[in-house]
Amino acid sequence: MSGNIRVRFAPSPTGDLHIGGVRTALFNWLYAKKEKGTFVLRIEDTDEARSTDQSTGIIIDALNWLQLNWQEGPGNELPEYAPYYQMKRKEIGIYQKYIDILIEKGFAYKCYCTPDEVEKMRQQALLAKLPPKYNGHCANLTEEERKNKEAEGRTAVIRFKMPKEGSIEFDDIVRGHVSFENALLDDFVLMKANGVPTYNFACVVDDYLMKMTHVIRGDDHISNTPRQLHIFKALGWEMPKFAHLSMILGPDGARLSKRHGHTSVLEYRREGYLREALINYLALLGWSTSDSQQLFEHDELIEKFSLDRCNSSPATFDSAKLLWMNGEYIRKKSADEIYDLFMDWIYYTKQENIVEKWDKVLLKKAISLEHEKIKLIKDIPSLVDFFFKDVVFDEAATAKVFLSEKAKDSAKLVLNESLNRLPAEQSFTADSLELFARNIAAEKGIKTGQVFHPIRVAVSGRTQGPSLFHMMEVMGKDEVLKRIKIAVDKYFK
RNA sequence: GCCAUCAUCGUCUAGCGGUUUAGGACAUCGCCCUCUCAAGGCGGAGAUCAUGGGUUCAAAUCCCAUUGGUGGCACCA
Repeated sequence: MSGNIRVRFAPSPTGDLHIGGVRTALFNWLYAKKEKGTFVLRIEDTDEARSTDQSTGIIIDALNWLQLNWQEGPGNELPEYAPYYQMKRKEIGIYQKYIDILIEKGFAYKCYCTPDEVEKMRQQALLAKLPPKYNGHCANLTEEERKNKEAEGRTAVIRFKMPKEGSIEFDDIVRGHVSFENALLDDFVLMKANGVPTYNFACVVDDYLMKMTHVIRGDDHISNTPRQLHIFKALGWEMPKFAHLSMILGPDGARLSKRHGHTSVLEYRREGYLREALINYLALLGWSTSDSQQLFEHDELIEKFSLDRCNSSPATFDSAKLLWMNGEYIRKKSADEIYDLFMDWIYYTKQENIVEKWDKVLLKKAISLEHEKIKLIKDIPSLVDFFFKDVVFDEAATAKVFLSEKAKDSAKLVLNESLNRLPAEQSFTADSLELFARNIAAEKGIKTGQVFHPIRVAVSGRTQGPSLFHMMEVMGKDEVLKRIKIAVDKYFK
């Protein structure tokens, strides 16, 4: 059963998909899911200079990766509403039609002022401590004046004729009642001289034609809303409900941007974040449940989400919390799933060379041993590589565990004992290895730690790593013996 | 400059007039567990609820002002 709710994510393809954009897409998606409505993807590519097909591709890939699937949009165009690219819509005259209506009804007019002239008006207004706006110079041109302008070779933009008095108001789902004075608004441009609609116009026309019931977007659009409302009104169209989401800020309190580090979803993917973690984290940026629940199952998030629990105050992006959450999601997965995720990541980041020579069965086991320590998928190679490479002895580790006065005698003893008495191949299991090590400790009257640590450093080159005996079991007796021998030769000859 | 908007621990937040000595989560610190690192468990510290005025028997919660932050003010979206 499909509900009546229709929402959309309408990015402009002028770069990577920003983390703030993902949050907007997510909230739209969640709302659509929750209300069993329709989530639409519309590409707002009316900025001809900056829009690229490549960017559209990136956005689509990113949404796909996040599984923020759209019921309508590129790849799934419903004839009733298609096309879903604004430039394609422009080609078939959709916007021109409503421009004509607006002009005819006196809600819009041709303006022949050049950008330079308009800029001067703005400067003057600013000087007078007024909002910098167009002064309506061409609003009441006579037919003859218009002809003259055109004879001069001037091209026209279409401007909306803003009422001089009164105010326009609306009820925002997250912000409540919002009101703007018309006098402060200017006769903004609906259609550029090249015939391409501006954002404010195209957005309204499409939201209407695509029967959007709710417009959920970033709070940076709130001051565009009164302009859009005026267009709805002039055309006699029913208005959608608005929900303006608070901004996402960087650590310095300014709106999150490139200078704060990673802002593109793709970068998070490359870093090895899980889509579930990113989504869970973003959901909590500006939304919460009454009990401040942190972790949500997929369906649970949809079920509990609601627009009226969205927070109107801006939220600072906290990468430490995201990292924690990613660890949580990694631990929730099975080791096999992590292995698959890792291989996907290797492929995605084109780093096949890293694992080329690694035995995949061993890799799976190694990942399993390090599972709970993984915070990012990209951490995996450095966590497990010692299983596959010749031991690289960490200097601090050998200094402390092999060479220090306190440790060197017992270390030498333990390693030599190991060389001679390690359990046989067929019983080379974690349990018997632990028994073996504890026996040595008891026998020689040394602490278990003095047995465990040298073996660990000999076998892995480091002081930290997975559970020692499981690690040895996974390596196998031959490999363990080989490694201990190398350590003995190097440090105890 | 104008307009809008926001304001609870460092961060995300709960709170909707009395149940609040303001709760949870991340981060941080300590202890426990332990073969290391993690993970986990327990506990600590951390918020005069931006400030100042009201309203009320009672305010973090309602109102006003101030301050500060952010956003917008394009033939960008």
